[in-house]
Amino acid sequence: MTESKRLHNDAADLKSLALALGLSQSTISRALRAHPGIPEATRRRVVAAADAAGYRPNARARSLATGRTETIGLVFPLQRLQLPETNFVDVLAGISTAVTARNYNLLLSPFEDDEAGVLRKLASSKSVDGVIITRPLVRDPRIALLNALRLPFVVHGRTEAQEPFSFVDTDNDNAFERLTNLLLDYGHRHIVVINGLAQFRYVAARAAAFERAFAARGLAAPLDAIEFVSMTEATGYETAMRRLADPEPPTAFLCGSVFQARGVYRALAQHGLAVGRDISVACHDDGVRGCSAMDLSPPLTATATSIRGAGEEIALILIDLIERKATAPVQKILPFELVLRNSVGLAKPSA
Amino acid sequence: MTESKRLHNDAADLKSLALALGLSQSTISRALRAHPGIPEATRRRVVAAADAAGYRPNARARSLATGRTETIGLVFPLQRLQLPETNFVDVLAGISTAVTARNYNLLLSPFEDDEAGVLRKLASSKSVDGVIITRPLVRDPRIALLNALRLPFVVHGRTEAQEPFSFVDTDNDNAFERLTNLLLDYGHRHIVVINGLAQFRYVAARAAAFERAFAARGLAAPLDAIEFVSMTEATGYETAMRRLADPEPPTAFLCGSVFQARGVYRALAQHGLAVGRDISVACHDDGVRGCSAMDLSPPLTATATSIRGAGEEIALILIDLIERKATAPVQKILPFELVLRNSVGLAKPSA
DNA sequence: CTGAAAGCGCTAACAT
DNA sequence: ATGTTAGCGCTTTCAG
Repeated sequence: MTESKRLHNDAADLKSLALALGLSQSTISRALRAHPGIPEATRRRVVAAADAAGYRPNARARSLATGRTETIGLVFPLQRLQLPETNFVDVLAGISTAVTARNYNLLLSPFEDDEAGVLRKLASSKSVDGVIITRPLVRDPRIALLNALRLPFVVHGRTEAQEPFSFVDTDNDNAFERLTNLLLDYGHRHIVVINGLAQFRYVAARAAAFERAFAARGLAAPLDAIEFVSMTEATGYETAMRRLADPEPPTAFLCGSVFQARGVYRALAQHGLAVGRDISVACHDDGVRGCSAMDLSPPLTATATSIRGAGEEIALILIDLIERKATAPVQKILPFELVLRNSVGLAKPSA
Repeated sequence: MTESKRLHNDAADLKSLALALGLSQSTISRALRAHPGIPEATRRRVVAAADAAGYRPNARARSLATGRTETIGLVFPLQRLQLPETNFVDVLAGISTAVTARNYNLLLSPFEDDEAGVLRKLASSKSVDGVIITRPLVRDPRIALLNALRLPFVVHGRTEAQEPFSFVDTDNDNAFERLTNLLLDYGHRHIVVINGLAQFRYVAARAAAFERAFAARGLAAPLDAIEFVSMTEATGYETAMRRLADPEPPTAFLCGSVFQARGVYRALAQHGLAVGRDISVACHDDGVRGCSAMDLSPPLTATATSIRGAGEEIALILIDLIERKATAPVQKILPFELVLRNSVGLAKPSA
């Protein structure tokens, strides 16, 4: 009977529990949330009855009363789920882990073009306690919007904003400086950087880091060193093929992602060039599932970070912000590790 | 002022609108939802005021009143987001597309081990109007549970259940029969099937289809023809290596997924066997992003379906069920297309 | 320690 | 055509 009642989902609400136990709704409510001032005995009695009835608070009613939903939103372009080469799923995996651990819900909010509209809607319909946004532009209008909406948020990545905001980002700047220095140490001067699309902040940061490394040695980075292209195997391949046809081809490639590096490897193979001996390749590796720098042959020297870990951090910080465990904006830059493998060798003397 | 009010999210609720317009809350509410009986003139006036104020109904309050959330849940093992080789993301992409089109929300509900608990919670906390579950077992207890909970649901995949339920599935049975027939037509008799794990219905169905194809010609499928292993490149490789070491190795491999087929290709390359000439390979291709039968070399003969399309269908059906546009359970089996490429050739006469 | 009552913001009968 | 009223199921003062 109890079982069938639970399964049939029949109004296991506070009112019926109160009736059955001869207590008031508020006592039940307090007992269930272990409020101070409820004697252990009644608390136990109430919890037992609630369990037996399969009671769970109605999330909507509770959140109407409390003003919180215990749900965070992830706002992203629908397209990011459709591309074969994306690190989005890894971020999502991290977020899911954190959300599960903290007992929050995750609302997926894909958009086709009107992201601001989605954000406004999430804020005013009060469906979430906070949101995660990704891939910030160099100057990103979403920051101001979200601050104005007073909706807690965390950005995956940094941006140049006047106002304060929380973010988690990989240490792209230093990673690229480190990679550039490595190549410089090996005697490379004619390096081609296969970077991402210029509108993103991290891409600009990487470009700057590259030039900084040269400047620090009193060198000037070669003109046209940096290619601003998308992060796919295909573009990596095409770009490498194009630059290998230069009158004076580079002695090293520095890639923004393992996807691009794969394409570069393919181009080099096609030119009969041995990676590490004839030409060097290094890249940044976000730890995307199934696309590791380690698995290329030869294994690829890379700065390694965990994009999934980043996703986890992002969600944890957002939840802290929501619960006011964090009060000021949290800005976290995740470390990387330089992993030396066999894809980098001494620069051959140029012809 | 209006703008700042909107941005600051200040109580743009029905009450304040009613006050400002000198109308009652219910009139505003009706006008906004274009109820019959509201004159066009007032409707326009109300809508204009609401727009100006940036009003959106509070989703929680609305759903508490209506009993619906316009949200569907996707319940899945957290792990499925972590594996490199998974078709889950493609299903998710399809679901996201449908949900966006129908103006629903998508609640992601990963679980670590207690799926039934998550389902119970979603049902009794009333956070979603319905759920999608995936990867049914041969006999799956979730069906009975969800029916008892009276929570609308759609399964991705079929199962043997007494009671009615809605599902969307690929036509695995006929796809595998077709593939088997193709190999038989080419004279293959000693075929090894690299199937999935036996607990899943579709795996059992594929095994049955394979044997049916043999039986239809008065042949008996070879003993030990079917390998029940996981769907990864690594297992494809290992299984192929093992079977190639048989005293009498197979003349063809039939794989359950492109992932496995990739592994098989690698094993064959290692044995110096030319696919299509020395040995044949065919597989089923779900249209997973970045893992297409078309992109292997030689391109792989396969039965092709769109797993993303399946995701889309699933969500659309669930929403129809919720909105009672569909009343009886909907059971949809998606077609496949046999795509002939160059990985299948005539069987070599056995030694 | 416990209960009564108000209220979260909306919808939907039920008036008028 | 519009307003009044009563919930939806919970939390939270405020009394006792």
